Amino acid sequence: MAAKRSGARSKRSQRISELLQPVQEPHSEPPLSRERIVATAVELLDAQGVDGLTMRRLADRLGSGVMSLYWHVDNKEDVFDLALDSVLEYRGPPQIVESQDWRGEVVHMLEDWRASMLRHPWSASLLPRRALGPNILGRLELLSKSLSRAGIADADVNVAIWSLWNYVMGATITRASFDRSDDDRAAAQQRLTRLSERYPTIERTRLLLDNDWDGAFRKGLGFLLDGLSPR
Amino acid sequence: MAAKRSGARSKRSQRISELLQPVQEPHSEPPLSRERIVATAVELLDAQGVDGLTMRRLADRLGSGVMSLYWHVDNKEDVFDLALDSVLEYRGPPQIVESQDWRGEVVHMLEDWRASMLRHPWSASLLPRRALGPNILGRLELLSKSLSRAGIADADVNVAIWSLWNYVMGATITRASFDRSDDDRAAAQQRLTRLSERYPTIERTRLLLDNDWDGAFRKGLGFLLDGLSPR
DNA sequence: ACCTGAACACCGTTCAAGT
DNA sequence: ACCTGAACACCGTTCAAGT
Repeated sequence: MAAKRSGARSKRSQRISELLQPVQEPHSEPPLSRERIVATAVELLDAQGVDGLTMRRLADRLGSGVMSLYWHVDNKEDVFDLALDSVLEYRGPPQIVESQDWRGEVVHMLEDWRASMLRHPWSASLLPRRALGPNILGRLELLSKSLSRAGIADADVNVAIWSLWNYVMGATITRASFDRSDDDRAAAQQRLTRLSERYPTIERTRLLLDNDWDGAFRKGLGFLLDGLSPR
Repeated sequence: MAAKRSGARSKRSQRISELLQPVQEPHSEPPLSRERIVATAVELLDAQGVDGLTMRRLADRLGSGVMSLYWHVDNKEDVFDLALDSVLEYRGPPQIVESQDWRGEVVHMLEDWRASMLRHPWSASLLPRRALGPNILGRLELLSKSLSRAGIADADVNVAIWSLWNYVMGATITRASFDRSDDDRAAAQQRLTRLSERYPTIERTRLLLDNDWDGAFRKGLGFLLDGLSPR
C-alpha cells in the first residue's frame, strides 16, 4: 500500500497533495529532534492508543534506530509527558477581551479543554498521573482569575478550582473510555436488561443508553457552577 | 533485611505474630482457584501498583506455574476486571433504614466509594476503562433511587448521576495519583514558585500546596449537590 | 479437570562503540 | 554532538503435552 502511493499521478490536485505531505518517504529523513519525536509520538498515540506507543515502533516511524531516541529524550515516561503537554495549549476565548461574563469564560475554557483531550483520547487518562506542564498551569491560572473576579470567597476558590477540575477530568476520562468500544457498551446494556429486576431504576431511566455526552457535560457543568456561585 | 526477620525471636508477642502469618510457606499451597488468584492479584496491586502486576509474578506468589493461571482466568485483562470489582462492594448506610435524608445517603455512599478506591490506589484510574461490574451497578442504582426520591426531575436524573460520577472519579483519580509521589508535588510547587510571575493567582492562593483532600472533596461535593437540588 | 515447560514475538534500557 | 547494534532482563500468550 505505502509503496503504491507514488504510483499513479496525473492531475494537478495530486501534485498539490504531494507538496503538502512529501515526508514519510524512505530517504528524505529530516534529522531527529525533540519536536519531531513528540509530534510522531502523538501521531502514534492517536492511531494506536497508549499501549501502541512503543520505543521501537516510534523509532521505526522516524526511520531511526531505537537507541537514537534516547539522545533526545530521557525515557518513555518523558515521551508521554511531552506528548501530553503538547496537546493542551489554550488560545483563550474568541472575541470578548475583558468581558464581565466570568461564567462564559470558564465554560469556554473548560469545554475547549475537554475537546482537546477528546481529540486525543489517550490524553485524558494520562493527565492526572503526570506532572503539571505549563499549558495546564496556564489554564488553572485563568480559572483562578475568573473565579476570583466572580466574587467567590478566597477560602473557596481552591475548592472551586478542584471541583471543576474533578468534573472535567472525570467526564472526559469516562467519555473517552466508553467511546473506545461500542461492544462493551452493548454488552453492558444487555447484561443490565437481563438483570433489570436488580437494577430497576437505572434500567427505567436508561442510564447506560444516554448518548448525548456533550449535552450532559454542559448541563452538569451548569449545575456545578450554580452551586459554586456566591449567593 | 528480609532475611533477618526470623533471626532474633525471644518474647511471646513474636510467637503470636508467627501464628498470624504462617502462610507464604513453601509447601502449604492450597489448590489454585479463581478467588485465590483474584485475592493475590489485589495484594500484588496494592504492593506494587498497576505495572507491578505481572502474570509471572502473580504465579510466583501463588506457588504455581505461569500457565496454570490461564485455566482459571481468560487473560490479564480478566484479572484486572475481577480485582477491580472485588474491591468495590457497598454495604449500605449505617443505621437509618428508610431515612428522609436523601442527601446524607448520597454523601455517605460516595464518600465510601472514594475511600474504597483510595484503599487500593490502582483501582480508581482503572475503573472508567473497565466494564461495569455488579457492585458498580448497585451503587448507581442506589444513587438513582435517592435522587428520584429527592424530587429531581426525571429529565435531570441521568445528568445528576453522571455529574456525581464524574466528580467522584476525577477527585479520586487525582488524589490517588498525587499521593503516589511527593517528589513530583514538591518539584511542581518549586517550578511554580520559580514562575510565579506567570501564574500569580494560583501562586497566591497556594493551589498546589493545599493538603486537605478530604475536606475539599466534601465541600465541593456539597456545592455540586446544592446545584443539583431542585429549586 | 487441572497443571506444566518450552517457545514465540515482543518489550525498555544499559553499554560499549562508532562517526 | 549525534547515532548505532548487540545484549540483558524482562513481558503475555500459544501450543502441545503431561497427570
